[in-house]
Amino acid sequence: MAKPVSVPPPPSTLARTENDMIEACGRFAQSLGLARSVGEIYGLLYLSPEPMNFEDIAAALSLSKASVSTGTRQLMALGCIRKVWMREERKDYFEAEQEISTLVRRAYERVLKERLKNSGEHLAEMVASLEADKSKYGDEEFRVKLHRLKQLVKIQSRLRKVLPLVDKILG
Amino acid sequence: MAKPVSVPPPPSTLARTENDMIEACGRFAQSLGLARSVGEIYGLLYLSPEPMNFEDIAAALSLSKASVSTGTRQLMALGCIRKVWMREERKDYFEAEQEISTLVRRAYERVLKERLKNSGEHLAEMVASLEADKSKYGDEEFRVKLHRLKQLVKIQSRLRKVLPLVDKILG
DNA sequence: AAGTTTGTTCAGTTGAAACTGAACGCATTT
DNA sequence: AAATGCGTTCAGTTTCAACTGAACAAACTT
Repeated sequence: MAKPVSVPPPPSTLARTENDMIEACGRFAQSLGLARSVGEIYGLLYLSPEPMNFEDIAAALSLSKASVSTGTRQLMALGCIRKVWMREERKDYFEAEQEISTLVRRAYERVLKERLKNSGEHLAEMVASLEADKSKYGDEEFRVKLHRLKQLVKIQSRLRKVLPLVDKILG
Repeated sequence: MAKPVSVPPPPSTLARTENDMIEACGRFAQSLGLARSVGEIYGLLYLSPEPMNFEDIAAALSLSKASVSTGTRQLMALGCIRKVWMREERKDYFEAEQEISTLVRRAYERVLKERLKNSGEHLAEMVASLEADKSKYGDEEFRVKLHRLKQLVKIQSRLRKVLPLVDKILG
């Protein structure tokens, strides 16, 4: 009768604490535009007193080697984890960067500053193209659009002022 | 010979300025965890000097009525747009809330505060369950995990302090 | 009251990103 | 140099949310 089971959670030999941490980090990663599994790997490593290798990670999160490979690579590129060489061992071991405040600041910079920069550039382009196409718009229409774009520029510069402040407090 | 064309961008009778705005808002919406189309609708309305109805919106963005319906509903719930009643007209017209600074603040509150609250709750849970399962861990292991969770709690409270500050500056 | 016009809801489709298995490459060991 | 152990890469599958078409409901017109 045994129906083919579809393993709802991982085989989960993990304690509640670890599970919560992994889940929370997974969601956080998603909110940063990363894959959930990337966050999960970090969460697992963050609470692990010992460095972990591919097999351990894959087993704990029921991921494939491939996913662990790409996940760890991303995390290394972001400076969130690092490789640890264990004597007499050929496997790669990883441990989490523990200075979380650094990581959080980096994450926020990556996301917010990038976004500010992009939107700044786009705004400039929009104003430019609006003025270039001025003749295609009615007089009133042009005035309205320009005014609205200018509003956005204002907010932009206000946001710019906030950023370094946050930086300071978190640093 | 006419190959079935797959309409790359919308039929786009839109000017460059509008297109840029729509695109930028679409991406911004995604970064807030909303559907891209929701942001696009807002962007379109923000630059429109006149309120627009379903048909106009759907045509301009090449969306279905259904998407426009759900999109406008979400935007209304967020207070980003409002219905406008046009005399002698049965259709619903929409216009963008123009006080953008209010909206940006609201958006940031919705996302960040929610996230802070959740992570705060989870952290508390984690600490609790860790202490409940203390006996299952080795002595050193317990100590390490507890210490690391405490680090997170610290950062949390620092972030909490930043929020009202940002509020002030944007307000 | 039959027929429009307009907006909502819902089941199904689609598309993109994440994940996987399998093949591969590079070391190290025998 | 064959064999084994590890990590990476890639083509194919899975998954999940957004979008759509079509049926529906409500309000208005004839």
